[in-house]
Amino acid sequence: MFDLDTGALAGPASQADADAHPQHAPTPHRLSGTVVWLLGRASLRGTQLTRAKLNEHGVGKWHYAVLAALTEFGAAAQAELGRRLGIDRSDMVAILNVLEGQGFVSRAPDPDDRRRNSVVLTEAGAAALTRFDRLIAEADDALLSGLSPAERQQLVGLLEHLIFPATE
Amino acid sequence: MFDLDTGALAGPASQADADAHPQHAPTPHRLSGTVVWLLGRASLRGTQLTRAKLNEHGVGKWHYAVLAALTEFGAAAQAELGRRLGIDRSDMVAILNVLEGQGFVSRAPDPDDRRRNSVVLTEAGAAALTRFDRLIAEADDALLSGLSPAERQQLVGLLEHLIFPATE
DNA sequence: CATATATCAGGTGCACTGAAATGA
DNA sequence: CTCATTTCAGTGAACCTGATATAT
Repeated sequence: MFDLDTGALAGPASQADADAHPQHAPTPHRLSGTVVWLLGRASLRGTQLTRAKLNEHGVGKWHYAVLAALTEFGAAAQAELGRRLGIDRSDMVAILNVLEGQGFVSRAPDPDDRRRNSVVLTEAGAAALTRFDRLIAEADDALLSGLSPAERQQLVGLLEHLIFPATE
Repeated sequence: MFDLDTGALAGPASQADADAHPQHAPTPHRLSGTVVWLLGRASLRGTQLTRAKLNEHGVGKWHYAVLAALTEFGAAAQAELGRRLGIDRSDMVAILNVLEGQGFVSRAPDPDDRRRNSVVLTEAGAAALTRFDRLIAEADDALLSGLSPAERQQLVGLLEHLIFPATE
């Protein structure tokens, strides 16, 4: 039947000789062989690195994403921002509250459609984005430290292909 | 919703037909150019696919991971399982409560070290794992549907290299 | 004494849902 | 009335920390 290993590591109660950490047990092949698990591990590492950097500046990854979208595509309504970045309408409210509180964006009702809030990047927001860009690049670099430049490029291409299937 | 997908596949219909800037910009380059963001998107898609399948059977990804570890490496204490899988000791309790409630594992104090719970896979657990294996494979396949077999292999290799820097 | 294990009690970020109020 | 936008209230899985009781 299923073996009751009584310890799996060593035999009878001899753990006191912790002199050499036997490198952590390997990962089950059922996990390490699937892309979903590998992506989850890699993504977790990435978010940890990114969060560690951004948290010191009082923002998270979504705040960075919003600033980036506003810089690259100009002012937009909240719903439009959410659609573009994949942020839920409900979370967008809280994200913009923080950004507005820090003076990085301003919300003003759109005169053409007063349901909408036109979210505009401020000068302070643009300056902050410039600072954050470096942090993100550092996190990305730390995450990819084990890969050669060619491998990094390969990885980016594969992930883009995976996320945007139809785009050439 | 379409939070996870391209974000602009069908669009909200006639809303944006009168836009002054026809150039549609799916994702800010600051995001799509970084690996951390790409990994986050891909991982989210993967977890959604996986969760959708596993939820119908009343389990999550961690429950699957525990069953996989028990099958491949035999019975183990909770702390050992957590170390191997990257699950926090605190979450492991809740995960095993579910698995034990479903009869997939059993917890019994280790006679050699009575601090430990020896977690053992039951026959029902082994049978469940066999079912879950197919679901995970399906989710993985759906996630990778846009990649060729060669590209999939490439991606797996790169991710393994990224997660386990010192490949032994 | 110190260490390890299992458990409980939280906190946080994030994905997500439902419903309300407002306006097109 | 129908639909879109913003906001609020709340759920749930994951990640994480601290503290406690028990055993080594």
